[in-house]
Amino acid sequence: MSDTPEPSGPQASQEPSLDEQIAAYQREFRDLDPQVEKVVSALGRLNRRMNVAYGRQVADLGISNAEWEVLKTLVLSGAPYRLGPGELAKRLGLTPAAMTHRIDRMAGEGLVTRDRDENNRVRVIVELTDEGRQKWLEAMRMATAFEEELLQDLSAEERGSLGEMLIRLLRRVELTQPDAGGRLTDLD
Amino acid sequence: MSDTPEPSGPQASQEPSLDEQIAAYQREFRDLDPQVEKVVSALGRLNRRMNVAYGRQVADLGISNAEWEVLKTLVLSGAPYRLGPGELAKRLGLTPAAMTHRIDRMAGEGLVTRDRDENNRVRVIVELTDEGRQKWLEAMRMATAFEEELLQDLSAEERGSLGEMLIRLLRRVELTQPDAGGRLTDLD
DNA sequence: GCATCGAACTTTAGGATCGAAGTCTTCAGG
DNA sequence: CCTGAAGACTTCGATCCTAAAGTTCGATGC
Repeated sequence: MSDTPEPSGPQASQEPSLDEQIAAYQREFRDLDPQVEKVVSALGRLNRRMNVAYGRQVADLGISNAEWEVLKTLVLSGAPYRLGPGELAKRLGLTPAAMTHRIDRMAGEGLVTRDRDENNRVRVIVELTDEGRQKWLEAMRMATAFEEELLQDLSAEERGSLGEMLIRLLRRVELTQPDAGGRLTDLD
Repeated sequence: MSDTPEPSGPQASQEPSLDEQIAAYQREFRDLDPQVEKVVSALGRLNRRMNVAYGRQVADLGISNAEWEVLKTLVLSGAPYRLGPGELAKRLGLTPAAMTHRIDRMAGEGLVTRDRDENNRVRVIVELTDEGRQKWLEAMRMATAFEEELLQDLSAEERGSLGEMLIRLLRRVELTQPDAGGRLTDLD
């Protein structure tokens, strides 16, 4: 008795640091470029953390991250803030079925309205309500404050070059991944 | 008939370009720093695209992105590639309940085994099988090839400075967002 | 006009996740 | 020993998403 006191068991503890993680990968996979891996892993982690942060903030407004996405998309479409479910689904990377339900909820909460198009009754028009627009505005204020805080350690020059490099990566990924109607699912 | 031929309806078409998107936000929200927004939006989009790309690649191996996450976590833990469901859940940002089901599936597919700990029968040990390790290796090969391709337009110097800046952002977000046991849900 | 085709949404069935409520095991006392 | 408390999963019920099968309306051809 008392000869398995502890730490050989499956209990480690926390997410490893980025450097630890990269070192571990290198042990398991010889030809790994640590510089590349550093960029990629940092990107993934940063995004996860940011999404958690956004989610917390909009939750204080009583909306979910998913609902905020819809509000953003409608506002981006410009006044009068109207889009069809199909178009919304395409931009958000959801199936039309999921869009139907999400709009149901949001209409129930008064964030959007859902009406048949007068001129083409097979179409539906989703329109932002004033309340929805207000929520978007509040969320936007919180988001920009957070983003400003996030970037506080970077000079204007650094911000510029960071943005420029990210856009170059984005262009490259769009080139090599033609996005065949792509689902935007899952996270890293 | 034929007086509502078309394009005033809610049908626009595709995701706007980054610059269009930022311009639209500025119209709707005056005090927006375009430079900050550019960095943040590019980050979000880049990540979405990358996750779609990863998902496609591992799908060719017959596994889901979710399963690949588990494989990665087990490999990262080092030989003998064992972790408990609770620890896995914590590292992956899932609830223990979701972990139970995910392990079920993966055990059924032969990617992992699930056994009771001999020394402490309340614990469960999830261990990577050879097949699971093989899958991880193949996924890793595809992933690194993709990542190398993604970064091909950046010089070694640029890669370094990009990684360094991202890590600075990561540190900042970890400071301001203490990650209270955080769910890592949702995407942007 | 009327039947067919296609477009745009909705409904249905199944999978995955979360939060909360068990269940089983171990450990500390009495 | 037996009881109570805590830990580690698992089960349960509700939610949200996907894929596939409807529905409904509009456009075309005859």
